[in-house]
Amino acid sequence: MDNNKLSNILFPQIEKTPADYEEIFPKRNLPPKAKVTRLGPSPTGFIHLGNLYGAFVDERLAHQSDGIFYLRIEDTDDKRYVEGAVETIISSLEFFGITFDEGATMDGHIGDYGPYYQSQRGEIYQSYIKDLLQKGLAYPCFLTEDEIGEIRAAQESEKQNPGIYGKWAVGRNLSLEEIEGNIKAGKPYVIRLKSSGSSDIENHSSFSIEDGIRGTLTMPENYQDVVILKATGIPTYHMAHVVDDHLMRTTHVIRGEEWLSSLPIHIELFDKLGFEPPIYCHTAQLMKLDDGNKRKLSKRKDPELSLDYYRSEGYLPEAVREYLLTILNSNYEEWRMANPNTTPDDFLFSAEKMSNSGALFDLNKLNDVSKDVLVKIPAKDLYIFLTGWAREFNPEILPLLDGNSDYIEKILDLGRGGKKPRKDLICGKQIFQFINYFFDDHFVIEEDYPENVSKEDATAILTNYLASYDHSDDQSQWFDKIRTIGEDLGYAAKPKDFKKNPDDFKGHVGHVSTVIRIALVGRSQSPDIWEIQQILGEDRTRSRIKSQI
RNA sequence: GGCCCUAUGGUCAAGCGGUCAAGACACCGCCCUUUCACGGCGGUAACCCGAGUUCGAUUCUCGGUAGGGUCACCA
Repeated sequence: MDNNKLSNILFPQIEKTPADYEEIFPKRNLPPKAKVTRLGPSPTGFIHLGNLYGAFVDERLAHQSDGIFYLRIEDTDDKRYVEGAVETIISSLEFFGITFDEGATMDGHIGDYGPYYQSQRGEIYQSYIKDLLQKGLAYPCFLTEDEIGEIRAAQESEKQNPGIYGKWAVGRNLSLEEIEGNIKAGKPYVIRLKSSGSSDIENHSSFSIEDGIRGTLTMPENYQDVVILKATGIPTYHMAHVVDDHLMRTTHVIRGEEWLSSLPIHIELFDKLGFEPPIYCHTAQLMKLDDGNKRKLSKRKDPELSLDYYRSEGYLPEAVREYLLTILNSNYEEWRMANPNTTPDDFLFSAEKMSNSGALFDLNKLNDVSKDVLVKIPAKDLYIFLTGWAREFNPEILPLLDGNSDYIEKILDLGRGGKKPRKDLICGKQIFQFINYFFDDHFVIEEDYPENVSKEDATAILTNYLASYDHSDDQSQWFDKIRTIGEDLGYAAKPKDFKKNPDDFKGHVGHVSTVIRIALVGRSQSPDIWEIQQILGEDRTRSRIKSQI
């Protein structure tokens, strides 16, 4: 077989050689330890928590080492490209503080290693494939879908592994004349890698590779003649990945563990092409508990997988980032406790510290982390965030916020002043529910009075409270009155007294306050009542008590 | 089914041959307190199973088991 002739028949138009591309895309001029990472989403328009999770790793690894983080759009699929998908990807990630140094942008791309859309790199791939053909490391294959189906059926009945390899790889034996004939006849074909791995399943060899997260991995070598160029002339992911990450000089490839099983293919491709493989970091899949079983987060069933979920719930991007960091690196929380006031960027992130078993997504933990994050954010900034969030996701409450900054900021700051600030606030949706009693239209009584307070007592408490109410009382004068009201009705003035002699009292001052609290805010838990009344104003305070009587 | 990855409390997760097996979230209790919180202190709760190596295994090896992934002209 004259490989040269074959390659020219198949790719007459390709003139540039791999050597040319080596010159066009020289090694990057970066500090010795700089890492070059990339995010390679396919433009389906759906970007999820897993993407963000991976993107964080990419971003941290690159920027921590003065390296480069770039965006490459992997659109080799003939599936429909969703309009606006690239914009969605970029803006979603930007919202969470992830920015690219290079690659695809809203309106094209920037950087010297492009183009960054795989669909625009056809000639480059074909040049490498032509080279492989010349070296006898690849071949055209004219097998039809049906023929492949037959092969598979035969393999199944023989209990052989499926695929095109060994004696099944009939395309390997075609003569130049047969190939030319097929092409003249207009038969579609793909290009397959001529794998040198042993197809003898009993004793084919393995190789070891160091994974950046998992350590030493032992895998069987590839023996499949995988497709590297589809009939459409577009390369498969495998080929595109290897050529691009080499040419774009990627040093670290961060991807999900679902890629682990195609690693042998990639390693063989790197080898055949004469490239140095990058360091692979295979991340664990994000999981969810479902009916007692762990399972992969799914697009359909789990709204929390979508990045939009966090945006529409009104989580602050900082909070999500903080949460992701805690599940990404086990030592982050510890570091955070020691460094509460610095930026998370100061944390030294390491791939080795990543867990290699699937982390379960924990909304509880997110909320807890979020509380800690929000407590540090000034009311002014929270207000700005909240209005922005409402404008986009909850326009019906926007009128309550807009132009009302003084009022809202006072509310948000309730109990946050002292040394031990309250941690009430989690996300936009929750914040609004938490403070909605400040708006008459949203104020409802949600809870009943404590069990040990009779209906008559409740009415008496509120009646006396209203009668003695003086809006200008300071906090201690105000509370003394509540104590007196309670004592008159048989409630202990101090919870301790009640605990010591529970039989001597109907309850304690806490129960009395709860009645007032429910009348004022509709529930048993809220910030300090006195402060709430000061914000609510005298008229509303009185009328709410009155209407409860 | 073949191959690969994984396996410590309800969840996340330290550990890397000898520990009373960290810590965080959740839960429970107590304390603080002028109510609700915050905070502080404490508690319940774990090494998947079986062999082997070893004086000694959560840790190493091998088998099971379970969960996950993957077996495309999708990425």
